[in-house]
Amino acid sequence: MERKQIQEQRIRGYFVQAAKDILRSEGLKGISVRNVAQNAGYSYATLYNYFSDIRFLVFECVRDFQEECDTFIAERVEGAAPGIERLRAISKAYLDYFVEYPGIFELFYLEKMSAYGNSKETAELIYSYLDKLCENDWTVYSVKTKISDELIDKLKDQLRYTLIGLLLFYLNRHYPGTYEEFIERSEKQLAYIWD
Amino acid sequence: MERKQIQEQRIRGYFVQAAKDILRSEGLKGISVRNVAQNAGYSYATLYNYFSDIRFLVFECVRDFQEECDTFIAERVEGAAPGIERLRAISKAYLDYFVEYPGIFELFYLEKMSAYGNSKETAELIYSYLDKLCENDWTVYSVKTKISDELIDKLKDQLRYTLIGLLLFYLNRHYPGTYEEFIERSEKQLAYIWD
DNA sequence: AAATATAATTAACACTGTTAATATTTCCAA
DNA sequence: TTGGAAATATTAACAGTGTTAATTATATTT
Repeated sequence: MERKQIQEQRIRGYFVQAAKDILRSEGLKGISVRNVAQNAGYSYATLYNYFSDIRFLVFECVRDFQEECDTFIAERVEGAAPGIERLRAISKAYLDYFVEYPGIFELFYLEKMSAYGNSKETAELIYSYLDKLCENDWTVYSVKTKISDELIDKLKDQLRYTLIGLLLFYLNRHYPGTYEEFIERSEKQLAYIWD
Repeated sequence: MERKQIQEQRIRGYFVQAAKDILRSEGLKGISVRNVAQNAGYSYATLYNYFSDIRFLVFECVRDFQEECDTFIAERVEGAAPGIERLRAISKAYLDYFVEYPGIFELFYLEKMSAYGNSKETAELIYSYLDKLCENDWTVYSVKTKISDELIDKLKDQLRYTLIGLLLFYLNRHYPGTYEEFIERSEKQLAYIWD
């Protein structure tokens, strides 16, 4: 790799890091070209030397945030038995992650994507993320219960929509109004899916 | 009612109508103070004589759009037998409405609410809207199947999250990529819920 | 008709994303 | 090492945004 490319990657990295920090702490409303560039240590127009537009930059953060979420979840499901027990724990941790970082939830699911770049690839990454998190445990569950692959696919989708629906109403519509009720509702709904 | 109030309501109505027209045709990206006011026939700053902010105005449109959606759905489910058959038809029509008006979907579920006004009330209106649409048919279904009220509540939530999840991914993440696949997926998921 | 109150509009401002023009830095050949 | 070309970073500029204050126009009251 040439020095030029090292430098380019380095500077892109400053911008990505700045964007991620803002997204984590303030969500998308904190994102502006000037704010990100200021935090990256460059003039705002420099951003366009490296990214097609501001939206492209924020969606570049998705992969990193998925890795962070992996870590977050791994710490919380440690010790859970593979299969149903671990699926429950992953689901709970997934909810916790987005409740803690609502700005990232917004990025993953709500914000319009850039007209540039690999939107299709990013969309698929986002769509299938939960499946990847739970991949092994679905397999264990499937083998144990002897449920058909077709039905497992449906359960996967039901889990996805349920978790995202719960988060969407809680984070975006403050419904239910309290965290306690949110947790209670999520537990009931998840119990319905498995049981 | 005094003449002054009649006039106030009339002018508010112009703004609401303008906002609704823009939302229907262009979605939230077409909404700006200047664009709405232009279409209402007033200067942009006049809007603040009647509404706390632009966001308050667009959320004032929710009730009207729910009534429009009622009409849209009623036309499409005519003739369906009360109960499961009608629940299926309502679900399908609900998806169709938002596919036709993605801007309204965004307003209902994605856009941040105003700091002013009855956000809580609007949130509840949005949350419970699907339940209202299906109220009679859930009752018929419950009586026919003898399913407990508790389980019916869970089914209601499952239906809500599934429909919104399907729409969210399709409209916001273009996943699946084709309308045909979207329909196929929705039919499979809905079949899973009822069957 | 004049004074007062109210409503509508214009001016202004701080902010936004993006692009063009300019300045600075880096690279390369002599 | 130096000078010129190329690349990169920055500043200037622009059109647009939401909101508020100042001004103007209209309606109401005396």
